[in-house]
This record gives sequence, C-alpha cells and structure tokens, in this order.
Amino acid sequence: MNPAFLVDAWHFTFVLLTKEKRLCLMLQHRISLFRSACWVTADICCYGKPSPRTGFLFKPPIMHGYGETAALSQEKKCSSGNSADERVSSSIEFKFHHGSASTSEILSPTVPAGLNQNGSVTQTQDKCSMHSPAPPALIAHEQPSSQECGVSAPMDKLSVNSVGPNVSPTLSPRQANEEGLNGSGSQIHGVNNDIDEGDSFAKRRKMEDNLDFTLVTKPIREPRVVVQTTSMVDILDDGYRWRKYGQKVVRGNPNPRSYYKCTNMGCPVRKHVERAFHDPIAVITTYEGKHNHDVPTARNNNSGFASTATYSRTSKMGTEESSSISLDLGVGISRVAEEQTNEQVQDLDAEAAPAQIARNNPSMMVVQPPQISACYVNVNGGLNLYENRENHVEAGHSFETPPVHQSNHCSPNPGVIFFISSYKNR
DNA sequence: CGACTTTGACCAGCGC
DNA sequence: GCGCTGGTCAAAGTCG
Repeated sequence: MNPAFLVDAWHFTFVLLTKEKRLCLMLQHRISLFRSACWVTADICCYGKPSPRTGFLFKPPIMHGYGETAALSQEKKCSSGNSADERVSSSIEFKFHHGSASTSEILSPTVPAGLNQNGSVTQTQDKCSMHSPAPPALIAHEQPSSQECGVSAPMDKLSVNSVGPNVSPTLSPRQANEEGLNGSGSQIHGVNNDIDEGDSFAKRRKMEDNLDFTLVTKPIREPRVVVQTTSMVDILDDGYRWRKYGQKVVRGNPNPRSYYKCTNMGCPVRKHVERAFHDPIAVITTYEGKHNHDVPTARNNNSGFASTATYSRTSKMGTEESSSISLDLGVGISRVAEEQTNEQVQDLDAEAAPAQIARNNPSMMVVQPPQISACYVNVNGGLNLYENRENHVEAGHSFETPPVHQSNHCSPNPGVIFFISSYKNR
C-alpha cells in the first residue's frame, strides 16, 4: 500500500485562521483511514465530513451564514460586526468517532454513541478582546508513544488552549492500517508538501513497521506536529530556541528544508521547516519529539508572545527577511507554558495578534489578516488551498506561482493560518 | 567569544 | 550492488 497512508493514518489537522477579528478553527480528519466523524464546535466553526471517495474532505468554513453547514450540530456561527472589545464565549469541541461509523453516523449531527469513550473534550474560551492581545496558539499534545500506550492506546491528545480535547479513537494502528488498505488510495496521489512530508515520514515508518507489533514497548517514533502558516517569514517563533543543523532540498519541493534542534541541553525535539511547493508563502514546520523543559523564560515573558530572539539573518537562499512569527505552540508544553498559553488564547484576537507580533518584532513584516471571506482547505489530496472566496481566481493563481523565496510576495489571503497536525502511527 | 548558520560529507533505508 | 533520498554531522564561517 502507499506508505503515505500509513503516514497519515493518525493525522489530524487543525487550521486556525483569522477572519474579521475572529478565529476560524477547522478540523480535518485528513485521511480516510478512519472514516471517522469529526466535529469542531467553535465560535467560528468549519469542518468537513467524510466523502465517499476520500473519507474526509474539507468543506468551506461556516462563515456568516454561508458555506457548508452540514453535519454539525452545536456550531456557533460567528456573528458579524463584532466590536473590538466584544468577548465571545465560545466552546470548542472536538468529537471523533472512529472505526465503524456508518455514513449516517458520520453525517449525523448527534454525537455518536460511545463518543465519549473515544474521547471528546469541550473547551471554553473567551476571545476577541482587543485589549489583551495574545498570539494565536494551538497546543498539540502529542499522543503518547507506543511505549506509553501500547498499540491500541488512545491516540492523539489534541488540544486547543492547552486544555485540549482528548482525541482518543479506539481504532488500533493495525485497524487503521487495515482500513487504510480498504480506503481510497487515490487521494494521496498528487505530489505536494504533505505528501513529501509523508514520504520522509513514510520512510521512517517503513523502518518502524518492522517493529510494530513485535516490540510494542519500544518507541516507534517521536510524535510529530505539523504547523503550517502562511507567512513571508520562515521561522515560527514557538518560544523555544532552535539551532539549525542542516538544510536539504527534498524531493518534490525545490524549496529547501531546514532542520533545527532545540538548543536546550538534552532536549530531543527537532523540527524542520520548509516552504510549500504550491504556495511560496506557506511555511510548513514539523516538530518532532517532546520538549523536556519549559519554554525558555526569556521567551516566556513577553506579554503573550514569545520574544523574537529567533535568529534572523540573511541567508543564501534569499530569505533576507527571514524572521520569526511569534506563535506559542507547545509541543509537550509545560504546565507553565500551558497556563500562559491558555491565557493567551483566551485573549486571542485575530486582529490584534499580528500587531502584537509587529510590536515584538520590529524588524519583521507582519501581514495583517484581511477580511477573509472564506477559506477553503483541502489537505486530503495533499493540497492546501487557501482560497479567498472573493478572489478565487487570484488565489488559485497563487498556487501556481513558482516556489521561490519571495520576501515581498503577498498572499492573496495573507491571514495567518495555523495548520497543526498530529501524527499517530501506532 | 558565544550563538548560530552554512554546506558539503556522511549515513542508512529503500527500490531497482 | 548501486543510486536515490531524507536525515544528520561537523568544520568553517558569520554576526553582534
């Protein structure tokens, strides 16, 4: 079977984008392996539903009354005309139903039976406060390794606002693989960054597969969290300090991939950063491992945003404006970091955040999120499409733009998009 | 001088 | 066995 399926078997995607001072949270069950039902209930909610072919496709986000509205029961549509200081109590729910959900179950607006057993978490947050800007932040708690949970242990603990949902489908990895075998293989065809990511991932995966069920107690791989942003800068300032240790041009993407290690002594976390092939302004950051330390203090006390000590220097690759975006994304984030991030997110304001970034990053360009009418993301087929409904053609055109390191390239939809994925392989 | 990047070399897995 | 590929190493270079 296509290794990419294995790669993405436990791959969930969260997309957070800004729109009219609001958050748009999208959840996607990326691959059809589970054919699961996924809900996201948020102040602005977008979601997908399984499609017969791919199992799950992103639908246009629910925004101000337009877009797909199917299969979501508890959504709270974003109201327009919110004032800057309006505080909207919103709940975010992640509900997964894995395994044998029938189509009706999948599309049902009700919570499938046994969902709680599979894991669901409701998180309430306040946001949209201009007065206490904070960075957009999503924390993806990596799923425990196989060493911790065994092959049939609950999967990802994906969280938003640090008190995230426990997403713990009951599908075992083997089941997942088997479903993957039965699932559609066509969706993985296109060559793109996701797939490339999967390629490398799959490479390891293949290696690890040999140990899958014979060495259950041996950690198979480090959990991965993929963050994608649309940004003109390459480096996400996630609060940690990183040292670049390599750069490689990977297959299928002319944009080099940079490899970073956490500089904290003994911290095993690594990440690599690359620009998406199809979208020059899309920065894909993949975290691997779990920090065994807190966010560096110096980076932790900057009014919500991590400081921007992230190294920024002219590179030969032409990333002259390489800088950092402050994004508190904790991977195995500490309690302290959690608490802080939680506060940050509670005060998250999609409009104020970039301004805050700018304040903390005087040397960097901050793209203010425009009035994004809608965002369409389809990662199933490997495409990450950020389309502005009002400018569909332009958006589409941008994807065909040759991938270059363009400091001055402006996205047709330059809102910050966070694309957090959590892999689970076992 | 420390922190960090750059970059060619190296390694290991995989497919042919 | 060989080439391809992704990932890593480490010496050299850069910068404040």
